[in-house]
Amino acid sequence: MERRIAHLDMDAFFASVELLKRPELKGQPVVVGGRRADAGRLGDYRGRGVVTTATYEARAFGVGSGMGLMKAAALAPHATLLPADFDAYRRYSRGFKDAVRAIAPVVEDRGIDEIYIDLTAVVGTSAELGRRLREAVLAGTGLSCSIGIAPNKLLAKLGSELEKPGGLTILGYADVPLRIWPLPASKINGIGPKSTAKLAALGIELIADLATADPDWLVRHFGESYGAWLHRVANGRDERAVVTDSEPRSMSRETTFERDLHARADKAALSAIFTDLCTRVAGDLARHRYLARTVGIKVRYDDFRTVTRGLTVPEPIAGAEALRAVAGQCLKRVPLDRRIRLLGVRVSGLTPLGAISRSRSEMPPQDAEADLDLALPREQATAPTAQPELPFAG
DNA sequence: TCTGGGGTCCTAGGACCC
DNA sequence: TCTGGGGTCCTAGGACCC
Repeated sequence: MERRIAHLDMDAFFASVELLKRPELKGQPVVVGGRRADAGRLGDYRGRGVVTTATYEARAFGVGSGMGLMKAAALAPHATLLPADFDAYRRYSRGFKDAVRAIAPVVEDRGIDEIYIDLTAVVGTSAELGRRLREAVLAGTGLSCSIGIAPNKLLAKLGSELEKPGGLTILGYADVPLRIWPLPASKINGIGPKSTAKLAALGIELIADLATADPDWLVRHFGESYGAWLHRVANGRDERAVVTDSEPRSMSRETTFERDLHARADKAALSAIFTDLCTRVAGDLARHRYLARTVGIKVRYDDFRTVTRGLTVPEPIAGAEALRAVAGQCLKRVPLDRRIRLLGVRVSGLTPLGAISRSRSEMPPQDAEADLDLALPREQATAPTAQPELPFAG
């Protein structure tokens, strides 16, 4: 039986939430991004932040997501800059997802502002269901969204973008040549900047060019897996299921400094930031009740080159000091001779805490954390407890 | 006007094991 | 001596997405 999948995408989500709090800004160019202290006229902004979201009025000036705020300020100096308020966005995110689940329970989370919904088993025409979903989201949150409904996720996602904002687009396989093929290849989820450039160099701009290209030729240029995939998706084919629950693979915290720091000259500041990142990751692990076996760090230099180092320990850990000990080992393996603009700490190889506790006769979670620290190799477990050795020794 | 922060998945080489 | 053939785990980097 043919499936019926919806993709629902909130319109300018962060900015729209801000407008609910500040209705007097409605109809004006508003940009969300930067830190709290940066709020005000976009033209007055100084710093390294990027645009998180822009209202459609701001987009009219060429401002878009991911753009540096300094560049956005040059394009739309009179726009209003608001800092991101993630607590509010998470509340509204839960709100619109709850509203959808009341109508159709099979929902796949794709981040804070979009979802896939499997409507195959839900009664009603696609047009009716689309309108009901849109109205439920509006009633539940006061926010507008765009919806695409199609036989698979690929076409649903492409559809939801076709009539933004506030759109409802229903696509079947028969619509692919007329409505999908004229789009740029980069509209397909999974064809990013690198692949777009490579395709363009080969004379392929549109999805139609991809769909009619020789599959073997695509495989020669892009490899067995990606080449075959390009041909499949260009023809609207996609069998991925709507996945309602999945375990996290990694957790990370990173920060870009207001100015580039040097391992020697700014040793104390870097060390404090490093400890803070480890503490925050440990907090995330504790909050979500996970342990990690692999700890990694990320360093971005002033020239934007980025290196990562990772280390896997025999037994899972979760405490801030244990994380810092392993992350410190990683840090010793990266060159620290030039200025750094970003530092990050990451954990992966995650195990739910419950799985461990159960196998260890009723151990309460607080004790589990302390106990598992001892599972580290001895030098790592004992060294940092008193006065942590600073890895920024230069 | 240089480029945030949080993720996922893939690739490829080397170690190591049978 | 002229080169097995898997399989898994670990590490580093990169593409991509929201």
